[in-house]
Amino acid sequence: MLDDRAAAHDGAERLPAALHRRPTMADVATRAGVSRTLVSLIFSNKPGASDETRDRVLQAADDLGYRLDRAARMLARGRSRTLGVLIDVHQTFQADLIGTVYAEAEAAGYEVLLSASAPTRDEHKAIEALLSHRCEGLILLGPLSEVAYLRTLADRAVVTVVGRALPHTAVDTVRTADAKGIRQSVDHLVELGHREIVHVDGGADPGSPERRRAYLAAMRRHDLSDHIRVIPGQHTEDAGIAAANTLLAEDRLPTAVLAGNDRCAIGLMDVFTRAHVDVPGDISIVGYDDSHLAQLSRIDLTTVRQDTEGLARHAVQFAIGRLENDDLDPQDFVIDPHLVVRGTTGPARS
Amino acid sequence: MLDDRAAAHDGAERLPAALHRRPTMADVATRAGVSRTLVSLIFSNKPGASDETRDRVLQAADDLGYRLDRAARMLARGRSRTLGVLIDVHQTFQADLIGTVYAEAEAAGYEVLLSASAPTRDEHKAIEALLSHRCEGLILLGPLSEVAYLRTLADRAVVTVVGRALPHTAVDTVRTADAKGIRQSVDHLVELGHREIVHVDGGADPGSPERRRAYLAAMRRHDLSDHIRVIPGQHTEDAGIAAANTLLAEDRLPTAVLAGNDRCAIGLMDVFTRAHVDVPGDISIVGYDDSHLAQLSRIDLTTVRQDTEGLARHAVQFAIGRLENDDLDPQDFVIDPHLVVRGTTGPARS
DNA sequence: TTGCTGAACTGAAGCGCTTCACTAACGCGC
DNA sequence: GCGCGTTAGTGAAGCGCTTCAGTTCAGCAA
Repeated sequence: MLDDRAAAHDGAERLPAALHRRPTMADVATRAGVSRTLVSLIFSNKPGASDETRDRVLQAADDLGYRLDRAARMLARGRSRTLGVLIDVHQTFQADLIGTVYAEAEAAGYEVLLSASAPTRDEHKAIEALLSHRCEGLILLGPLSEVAYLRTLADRAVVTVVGRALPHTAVDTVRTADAKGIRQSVDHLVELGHREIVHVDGGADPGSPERRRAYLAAMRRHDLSDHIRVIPGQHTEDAGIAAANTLLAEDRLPTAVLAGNDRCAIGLMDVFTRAHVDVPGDISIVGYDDSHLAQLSRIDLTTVRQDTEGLARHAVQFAIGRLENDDLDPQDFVIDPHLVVRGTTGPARS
Repeated sequence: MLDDRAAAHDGAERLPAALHRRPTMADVATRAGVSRTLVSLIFSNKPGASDETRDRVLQAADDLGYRLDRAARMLARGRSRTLGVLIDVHQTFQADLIGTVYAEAEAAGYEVLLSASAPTRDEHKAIEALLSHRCEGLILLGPLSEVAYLRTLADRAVVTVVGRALPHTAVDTVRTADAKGIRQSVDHLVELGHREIVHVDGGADPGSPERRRAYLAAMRRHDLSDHIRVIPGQHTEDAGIAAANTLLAEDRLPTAVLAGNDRCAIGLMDVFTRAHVDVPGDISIVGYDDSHLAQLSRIDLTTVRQDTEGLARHAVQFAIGRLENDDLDPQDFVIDPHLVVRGTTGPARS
């Protein structure tokens, strides 16, 4: 009978790949000469099988190319132990988080499902897909949806939002103390003698309102209310370019610009460099995120580093924590950022 | 005697979100006064229910906040109608593809599952996860795995690889005619009078070997064998920076550089610009990918545009095609790229 | 001997869905 | 009246797994 199986395997499994009945636990059990139950135990790493049997079963599974069927497991368990992650694949900052999310979830025995929002696929749809896959926890990276909608999600899953504050909701939030990051930046610039510090903001992008408020507060704290100036922008290179062009068209440049994020800062720098405005000689620039580009030796951007690993780790831990312990209260966890001084800031020109 | 917590609870779905039994088809059926079977039919958009009943059932589902359980459906159907996509979230080029993948798959009635590879999570693992979720089709974006492994995958699912040629395997491949793109670039530079054209290659990154070969061939075709020079690199900004520094350290610059991709080109440009080497006055630069950054008005990079939409669309269509029609032969589909001439190329300096 | 324990293992129910085989009711041609 | 086709609907089996509630048996104390 081994022969039968082997022959069927060999002959039939060539081309029409997908439609072949894949081996099930029952097949493994038969081959190993044990019950399905025992195979199940073994694949769940539970006690109750002798080492010898365990090896035999694993060997049989391997021979057959057996793979556990998550759908069936999920159904049978009633629990999916799955975290769904909403991500905007074009935001490199979010991409930085997901490596840690995977690692952390796996360590806790949870699966991770990714769902991307994109121009052709709105956030709503991406989130519904996760729910449909029975994700018990939702980790939403920089979600743009209305608060009301996010609130309703909390009825269907444990929700953790990264990078956005959501007061008065049943969701956990994990974010950077943007206010502190901005304050550090302003302090740094002021120490270097800057007074005319312009902020190019990020419009409605995640984190932007907080950063804008922090800029206003920090300027006031330094008695620089008269020099406050916010240029409306976005978290994109284009916004930085537009802002730089606006500034260049004027009589006199400010001595420093606080960009909404690194991408915006890079747009600014590009325009200035090409216009032979020296950075930081003529103008200092500070970014936000410490993205990969900022670290490049020739860009060498002074920027605010968010603790991506910490954000991701805590997001996962909060989600799992609330799944395993129902009566935890939702938290708003704030991680301090850290100003990374590089080459784009220097003494104010006199 | 009700405290706050109990009060919150009695709104039924407040705090202990995840553990609530979610409504099933049976609940919907009961509420609508029909059989489970009929509800199932309705949710699959199959005929057999009167419009009136259909409305009533949908209303009941809505009232209960019912959501279909994909795991159960998958199990029952035996087919998942799901495509698994392997993506490296840090490659923006891949991110560009996934919007189209979602749209195209959805139009054909397929689900999409994303699995990311990351420094902490190797490709292998990412692919196994997809298989475990019973993906029938695997769309691998720029996979780095060994051919032998990819070959074995073809036994377990319909495999489509994007951006890499895999001759003699049962997998579909969809890729850009890199040779053509490079040839166009070289032709363009030669027309502008360039002869000393250096290529900074992409090492083992996807597409790189083809591009390197194409560069060699194109140079020979123009009788420029003597000027052939390949600087080993990668598809990163750092590689461009390193290459630029190498060149600057020499007596005499070439008149043009063909970068392995846009990121590399941007690294090159950054160094040159800061060294007051004028682009394109002193040196012309060509990239590859037409990434977002290339299009920025101030970067304005001459580059080769890959048809991301076409790549993604065909990848999905091949996968689905082979799923629905078992005896289709695997294809190697090659899409022509398109040189986008922008501001970083000009006449060779004399 | 009996009774008990723990380790190793099994049988069967059931997770939420789809689908096959079937029924009831109705209209229609003759 | 009959047969027949259609539409609207139902019941039950079963997808691959987990898990509850056992069963079997070796070892051991009394």
